[in-house]
Amino acid sequence: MTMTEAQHAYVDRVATFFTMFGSARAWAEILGWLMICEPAERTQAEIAADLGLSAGTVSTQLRTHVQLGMVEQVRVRGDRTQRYRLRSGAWYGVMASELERIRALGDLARAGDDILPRDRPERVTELGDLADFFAREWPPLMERMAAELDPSPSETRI
Amino acid sequence: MTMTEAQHAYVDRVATFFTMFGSARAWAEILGWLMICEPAERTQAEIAADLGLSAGTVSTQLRTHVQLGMVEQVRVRGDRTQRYRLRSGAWYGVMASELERIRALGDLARAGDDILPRDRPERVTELGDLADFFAREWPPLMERMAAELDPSPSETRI
DNA sequence: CAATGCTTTCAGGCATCGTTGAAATATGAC
DNA sequence: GTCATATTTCAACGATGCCTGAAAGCATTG
Repeated sequence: MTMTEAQHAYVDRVATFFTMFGSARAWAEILGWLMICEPAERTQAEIAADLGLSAGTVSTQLRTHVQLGMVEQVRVRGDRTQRYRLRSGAWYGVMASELERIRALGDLARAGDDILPRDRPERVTELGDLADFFAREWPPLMERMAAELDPSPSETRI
Repeated sequence: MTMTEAQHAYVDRVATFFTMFGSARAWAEILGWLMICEPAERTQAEIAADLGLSAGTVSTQLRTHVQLGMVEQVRVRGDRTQRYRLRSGAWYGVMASELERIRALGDLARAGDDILPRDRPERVTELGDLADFFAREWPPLMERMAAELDPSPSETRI
């Protein structure tokens, strides 16, 4: 499958967006392409050819996508080559994993308990209270989100 | 004011944390130090001396803190020198500004409407639905947060 | 088991960004 | 107005990280 002009433009838009937040260009292009390519499953070699990236770059950046849980390896029936695709619920997973970062922020705030400044201690405690608040609110929020977005997050078949 | 061992350890912990997410070391150290220094208001020269950073670095990184809304310039009564301090509600502001990023994600998803893949279009639409969900949930969440964390986010005086 | 194609690894080149030190500018004190 | 001090700007150095191209490693096919 060869890329249309509109598809190229979209990949570029996604790539530009995530690059602004510090992602590697190739990482972001692969993400954008895996969002819209057809079929959804692709080999590394195809991705490299489609986007004009070297095989090494695709290998490296695709691995980080897999580690982050955005992309999964699949085997297409009849074909034994390794293929990759955007995970169903990929975006959902990103939001769900926010809870870990919230907790880490709470730990960071509590680590300052020993040296709380007398002058405006809320500089530290505010962060802790904030983390506690989100740690409480996040799980029910995620449940509402799951209920609303996809009543049955079923496994996609090929 | 000279830094104690414990204070130094805390600044380092904060700096290590934010550096992991790609922040510049000096940026993160300044943030950590402004969280716990006493008094809370400090000049650039003091920060540079306290942390062992060059004046230029402090100037640059402090500006980004100000632009991000984490730090504000203040004038202490009696003293005419420029001082900086962590803004009251700084952490709150970070969370509140998330709404903009959520909206940007929604725009990104909608930009893909023209080229929705027939095969598994949810790769794109899921992101849009997610953004819509958060765009709806975020404002009331922020209100609850404001109510719970600080009933009166009054301006801090010197 | 040979051949082919795909993937991984890695050294080197390139670009970007953070930091410094010094010079220029601005600000406040006298 | 002049001096002293604080801040900003900027060129240059250094470090970090991305990307490539090539070589090595796997795996599937005939």
